[in-house]
Amino acid sequence: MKGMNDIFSDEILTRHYVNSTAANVFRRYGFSEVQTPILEEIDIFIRSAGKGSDIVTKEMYTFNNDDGKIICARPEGTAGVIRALIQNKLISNETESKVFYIGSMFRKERPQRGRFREFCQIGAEFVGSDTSTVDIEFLAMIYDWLSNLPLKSSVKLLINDLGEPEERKKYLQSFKKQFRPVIDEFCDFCKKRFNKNTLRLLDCKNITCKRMTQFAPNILDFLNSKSIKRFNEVQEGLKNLKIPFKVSKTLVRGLDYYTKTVFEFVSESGLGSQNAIAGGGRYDGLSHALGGPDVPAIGMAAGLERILLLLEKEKLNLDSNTPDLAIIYADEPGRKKAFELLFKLRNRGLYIDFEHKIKSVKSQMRRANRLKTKEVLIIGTREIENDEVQIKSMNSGQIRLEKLSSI
RNA sequence: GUGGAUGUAGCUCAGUUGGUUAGAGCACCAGGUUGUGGCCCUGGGGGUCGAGGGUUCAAGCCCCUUCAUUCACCCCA
Repeated sequence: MKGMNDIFSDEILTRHYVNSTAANVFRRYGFSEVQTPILEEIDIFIRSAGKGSDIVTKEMYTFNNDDGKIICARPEGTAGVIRALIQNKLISNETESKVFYIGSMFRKERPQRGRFREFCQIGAEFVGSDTSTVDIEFLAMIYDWLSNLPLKSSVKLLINDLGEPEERKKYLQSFKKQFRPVIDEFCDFCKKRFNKNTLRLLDCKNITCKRMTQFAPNILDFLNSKSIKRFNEVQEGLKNLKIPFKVSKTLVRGLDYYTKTVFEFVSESGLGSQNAIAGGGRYDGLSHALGGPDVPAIGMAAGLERILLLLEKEKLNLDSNTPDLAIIYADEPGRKKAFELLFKLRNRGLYIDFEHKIKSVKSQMRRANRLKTKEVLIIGTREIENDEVQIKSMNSGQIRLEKLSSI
């Protein structure tokens, strides 16, 4: 299927590696893993990502359920996780919930580099507090994780503050007021999204649009003193931890639920235009919007395949599964005995390889070499009669003898 | 949804202005004396040239259609 991939051994190893790196780091910060269904009622995404968002309007795989409800394959992780926390009564103002998840998401888009219809997100959610230290620790955690990966191409952290809903509303009004009279000068895309996805004009790649929006009002000017103080605290905290970052006033996120701190970790090379490897932000209103208690939260999601693309160039030296021993037969009696030995030795927990087709010793040796087998055991009539088998190290070529009866 | 590129062996690709049995490298298989890998040598298998139609005496090459992949826009992880 378009944009959906079959994944085999080598890539699986790398995926496990990246996933476990994330899990290990997240656990050190007190996060525990959560798994939620791939299918959800469409409603939670309409209420979270936003009715007008591209994800909801044209990118979801939807189905009619028997009970008349519309369900869909989750296009992102946060909404489902928050829904699960609410339903299981794990969210309250008194406690905090820290969870991470790893799993497939689905969006019906045209595939391109770093973008697939089924893709894996590694995400984390910190629910229950909105002090600035939460944001700092959360960003530090992601930075910690990414730093643990051998990503040569530098990954940069961009942050911005979208303010509280009222502040954002005022900002939007001012923005629209300024550009509505001259909207005809923008590109066609910008004209279209001016009303429903206004802030997107800020990161349009069109040169004319860019020239126009450089005179746009700054969101930071619309924050009240409390919000500004908070944003400054976050920046100070990052500086103290020596985490490099850049404030990007054009950083706007595509999902409606974000408030206050938003961020993106972008790669400067190796990925085409899909250069965000992790993104997220604070979503203080989401729990309430989904019918739960009004509790603030911050979350992030990283694109596993995008990280994999960056890792492609690196030599990872992951332990691949190579046989401890191959049992090689020299003739028919040897083959019978070899097949017996196969199970005996496997029961000791070893990975044993065996050629089922009738092949020459030379051919079996070649196979052992190809599979990077550590040792081979050679058995034929001679060995059975003398009660002595050859065990050859494929690395050194040395052969030692062992009693067949003692194996 | 829009635009561009590409589809020839398992993989990476050649294939001259349309002209006989479509090639290479790697991989794979078998040999190189008697039951022993890697290097080397020799030989071998494997392709309805993405699919369907058309032009032509003749199509891998030209035209149309379609599918797939890919890159970019859009959007986002």
